[in-house]
Amino acid sequence: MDRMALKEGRNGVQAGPVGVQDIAEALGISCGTVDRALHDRAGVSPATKRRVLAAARRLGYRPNLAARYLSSRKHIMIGVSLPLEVADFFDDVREGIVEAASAFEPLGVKILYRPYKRFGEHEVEALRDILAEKVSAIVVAPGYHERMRADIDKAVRRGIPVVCVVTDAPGTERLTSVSVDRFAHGALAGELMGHLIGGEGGVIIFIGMHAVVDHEQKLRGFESSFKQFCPRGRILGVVENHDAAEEAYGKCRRVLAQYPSARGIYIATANSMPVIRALDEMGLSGKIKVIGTDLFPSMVPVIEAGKMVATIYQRPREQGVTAVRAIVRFLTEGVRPPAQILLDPAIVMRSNVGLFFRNEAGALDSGTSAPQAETVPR
Amino acid sequence: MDRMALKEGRNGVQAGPVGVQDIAEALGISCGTVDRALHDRAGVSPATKRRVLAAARRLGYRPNLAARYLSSRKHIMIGVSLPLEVADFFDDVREGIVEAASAFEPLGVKILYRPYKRFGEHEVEALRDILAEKVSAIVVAPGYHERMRADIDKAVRRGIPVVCVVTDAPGTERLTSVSVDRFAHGALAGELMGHLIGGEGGVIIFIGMHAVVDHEQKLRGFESSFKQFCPRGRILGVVENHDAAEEAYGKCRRVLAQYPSARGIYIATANSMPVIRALDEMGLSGKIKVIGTDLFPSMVPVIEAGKMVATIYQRPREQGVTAVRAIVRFLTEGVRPPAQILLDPAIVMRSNVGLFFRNEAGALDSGTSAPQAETVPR
DNA sequence: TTGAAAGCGGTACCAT
DNA sequence: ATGGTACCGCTTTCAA
Repeated sequence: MDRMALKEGRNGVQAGPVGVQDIAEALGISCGTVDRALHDRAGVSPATKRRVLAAARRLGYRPNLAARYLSSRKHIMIGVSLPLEVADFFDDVREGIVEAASAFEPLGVKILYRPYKRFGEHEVEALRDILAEKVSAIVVAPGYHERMRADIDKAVRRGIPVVCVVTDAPGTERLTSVSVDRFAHGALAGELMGHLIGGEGGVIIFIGMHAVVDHEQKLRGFESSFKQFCPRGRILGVVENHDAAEEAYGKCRRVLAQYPSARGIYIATANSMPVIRALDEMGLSGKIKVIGTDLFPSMVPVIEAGKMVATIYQRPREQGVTAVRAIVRFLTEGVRPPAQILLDPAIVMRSNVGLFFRNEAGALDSGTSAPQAETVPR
Repeated sequence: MDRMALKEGRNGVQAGPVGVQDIAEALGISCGTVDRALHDRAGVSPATKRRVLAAARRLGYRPNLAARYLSSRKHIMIGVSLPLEVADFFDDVREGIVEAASAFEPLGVKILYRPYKRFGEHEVEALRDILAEKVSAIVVAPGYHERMRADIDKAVRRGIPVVCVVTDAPGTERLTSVSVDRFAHGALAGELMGHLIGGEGGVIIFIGMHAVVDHEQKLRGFESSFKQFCPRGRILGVVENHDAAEEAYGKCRRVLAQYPSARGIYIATANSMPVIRALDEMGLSGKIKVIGTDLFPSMVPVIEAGKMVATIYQRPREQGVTAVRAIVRFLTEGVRPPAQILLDPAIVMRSNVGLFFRNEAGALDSGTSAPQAETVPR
């Protein structure tokens, strides 16, 4: 029994997976030609190419990715450019990236890591460094995205897909962006806050700056749900702390002196410790309900002590994982991800903060060889 | 320049990835022998085997997974046995399993699905069905685990790893179990409840039954944190509804009549709608704070209407995904997962319920398109 | 423009 | 117990 006979069922519908050989035999041509036609390589007549593509579709051709990798020996190198600050956050993003990449090791996925100092410092240079290497795709957290726009688009035009994580570069040709739904982030905070202060009272909001679209989105989310869940509540003030510790501390003291009746604080930026310190010193810890953003080691005792009721976690690790998966899927299977991928923010409180911290350690994918945590990240 | 010369750096340390060929050449034997030694196959002298293993370790042998798959043509068939009820929940588990498996398609991972009616009905038979087929691993949600213990252990002794999802089969040889941390589940509910009722008041808890260890764990979690966050609060009663709708409804009405002062209800089982109905009819919706478990379509409007303040979601989809990943990693790389994998429960409220429902639909992995052979961008 | 054939790294089988 | 080799499906090179 020959191969085609094996492949074909009663009425010509193939049973097993269909490969280039099958297409070649069906058309009476060689597999080399089929390969060229399938991949837009030079040296195929338009007519042949059409026939091959039609046959591929008709027979349901599915490339064997293992064979492809084994044969071509082309590694999928993913260039990664993230800021070194805030380290606690971006280290987790990177961990997620590395973890996801290691799962695709059999497909030859590798990571080229080119970090930069912080948002706005050397981020364009880092991206250019990556472009100078031979990478198949890029993951980048663009701080000042207007400055990076040109280079992002240049990469894409060269056929190198770019995925933004944490922040986006709107208006560019990036393949997609992965981030947390920031409206939901703010809305969750507003909803929780409404419950916490029990329907009435004033709250103060700390953001980085109005100009940052992320913070503005969180703000809108907070306002919209706080209004619903706390009909007699009021937003007393929105304080910009520009992510500077001393500024946050000073402004916090000042604004609390100004509004002694405040019952809640929502910190929409990662910069929450100075606010906690100010509250501590003013003897307001635990009295004013604080909702923060993200999760750093220094925040754990604060949450455990009840000085911060909850924090909305942006799941950096999952952002990294998701970005890599989207890239690999696009590169190997041609599946375009949605234009924007929004993860759901997680609510962390005293009862589950331990889970998240254990999770950060490495979990499932460290497996047996490395020190193993008992839990696994989302 | 020969192969070894290429592989070896200045001082004999190999540069590229080391394969069986390299080990064979280093030892002056054939790759067939190396293969046998590495995989505990018959027909290798103990001495040779030791030499091979030592060389493999010394040279840093890393099997090429793509080549292995391509060569052996062994598909990894994962048998899956889940109850059909409660469908909304287990369908999501299955979706996660299928999704994760499809990501490993290039490694030949396939799913054999053998559902059973419900916990306790035909679950042993379904497992035996799977064992009768040639599967490489099994995912099972054991309802009455004592009855399944023997078959689970039999599978494991045959070299077929078994992973439990949602529920566990303690005391068996299963590779690992994937579930949500139920103590954290209850503790989160207790913490939230404490905040919701503002430090004092009585609450009622609905569970399936005390005998189910899951519910007991949630109960303990709730008690421990509720005490802390609501020092003057009291647990008025713990009601077993045996996951029967009418029983839950009737008992709810009765217990509320008994405790008209109740300010909160924690439903630790998936069976929450009857309680909501009872509250509605008694005109207590929105007055009594309700925290539920898991997320079903019928609950969405209830949450949006504020009749249920929050629900603790056990993320069925992620449980499925995690189980498959653990299996594939174990099978292909020999990495043993931790003995127990605990996911963190998610808090779902009005502000993020929409996100979870969108996510359930497919999000990232639905992508833009159907299988498209000719667009594959390399 | 197309065909034929040699690998890629392991596995499995046959011969020794 | 060991060596030799064909083959998995795809890519790539060389010839035609």
